[in-house]
Order: sequence, then structure tokens, then C-alpha cells
Amino acid sequence: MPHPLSTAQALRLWHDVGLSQVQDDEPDLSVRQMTILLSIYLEAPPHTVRALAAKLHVSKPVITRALDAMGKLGLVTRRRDETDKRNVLIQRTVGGSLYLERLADLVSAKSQEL
Amino acid sequence: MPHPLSTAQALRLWHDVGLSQVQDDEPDLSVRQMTILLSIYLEAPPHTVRALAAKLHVSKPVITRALDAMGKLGLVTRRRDETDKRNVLIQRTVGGSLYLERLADLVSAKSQEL
DNA sequence: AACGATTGTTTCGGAACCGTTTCATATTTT
DNA sequence: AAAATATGAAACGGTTCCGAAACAATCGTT
Repeated sequence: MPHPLSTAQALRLWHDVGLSQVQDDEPDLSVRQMTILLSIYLEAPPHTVRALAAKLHVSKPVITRALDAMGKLGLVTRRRDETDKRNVLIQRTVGGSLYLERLADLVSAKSQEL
Repeated sequence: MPHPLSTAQALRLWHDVGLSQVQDDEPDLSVRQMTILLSIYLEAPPHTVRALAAKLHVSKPVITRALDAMGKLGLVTRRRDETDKRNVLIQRTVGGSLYLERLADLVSAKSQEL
């Protein structure tokens, strides 16, 4: 367990990571999209639209549209739940794993430069 | 200086902070806006549109519009530079300070829960 | 089989953002 | 003083996002 970050270090870290994301040309994910993506990858499946909407305190269309956008970027996929065909199961992709790996490396590296 | 964050801890921290931001009803700043705001508050003045655009690798209108949006939220103000009236000096506000204080407290608190 | 409940998607009008180009103002150079 | 340069803002068209409501498909219950 690391030492907790001081408030000044927290802001510096947030700034440095954000700057790196803005400077490169890749499209930035919104805070909502990023949080959805991280939920999918950090927490145990299955992931459904409804559960994500409840967790984030947002409406279901917000989740649907975020999945549309991230699907286009190859970060997530959807598949029908065969046991209950109303549900959509949200699945991880190689692209999403790589994306978050790079984010994690970036944050970790910046945290060392504090 | 804290221990550096592991990659797993970095993702967990990003998720937790993003989740807190999404859950409350306040409007989320985009990554660009947040980075601009942090630049203004972390680095020494004077801050100009041109300098910020160069630093972030974005066009000047991007900065202008972000300042418009954050100005409406009371997070920054603009003032003409009296010595060179082409310049606009971007200034901090009480609202912006409070906003970043709360962000810093949030990040710092979440980093302790890792 | 029929009705109501549940799940996810689509639609609608409105707002925000983007990139590029154009503009207005101010300064510097000739 | 005139022309060239620099700065920030505004205009333009296109894309994306939002909240709310309506919708289609599926399930559960009776």
C-alpha cells in the first residue's frame, strides 16, 4: 500500500495525466465513458446496462450511448444473454485491455514523478 | 514522497474518483477543461490563451470556448492585459479554488482507501 | 394465451463541443 | 503613417451528447 497522496500531489497527478491525454491525438473519453469502461474491467462480470446505470446514477440511455461510442472504438462489445434474452452482456475486448493498460502505466509513471 | 502507485491501484483510483464525479449531479468537466483549469491553478501566472493552446497542443478557439464554459461556472475569469491589450489574462476565482480543493480532497481520500 | 413487468434501444428537440476559417483589435515594423 | 504581424473572439457547419419519452422484445404470472 502506497502512502496516501497529499492534496497538492493529487492535483499535480491529475494535471499531468490529463495533459498527456489531451496532447496526444487520440480521442479523449468522457468521465462517464471512462468510468463505465473501468467498471467493466475492474469488476466481476456479468455487466448489464441496467446495473451500470444504477451504479453510476445515470439513465439507461446514457449507458447505451456510451457503449455505442466505445464499441466503435473497439473498447467493448455487447452480446445477448442467451438465458434471458432481454439482457445484454457487456464484454471486454483486447483493445479495451490495451487502452486501460496504457492508462495505468501513465498514471503509475506520473505518480513516481511526484 | 509517496510510494508510486501500482498499475492496478492506478486504475482503481481512476475508477473511484470518476465514479464519485459521475454520481453527484454537478456537471463534469471534460478532460480538456479540467487540464486547463489545473494548469491555471498549478502554474505561475500570467496565463494567456495562446500559451495554454501551445501547451495543450490544441487550437486557440478550444481554449477560448473552454474559458467561456468555465467562466459561466464561475471557475475562472478573464481580464485584459493593460500593458499589451491584445492579451487576455486568465485569473483564478474563489469558486475555482474551491472546486479544485474538493477534487484534491477526493483524490487524496480515495488514494488512502487503496 | 394474455396481461403486466422488465430490459435495452431508439427517437426527439435542445444544448455543447469540435475544427476551420474569418474577423476585430492591438502592436510592431518599415 | 502604412503595412505586416500577433492575439483572442466570433461565425459556420458538422458531430456528439443529453434528458425525457416512446418503443420493441422478452420474461413471468395468472
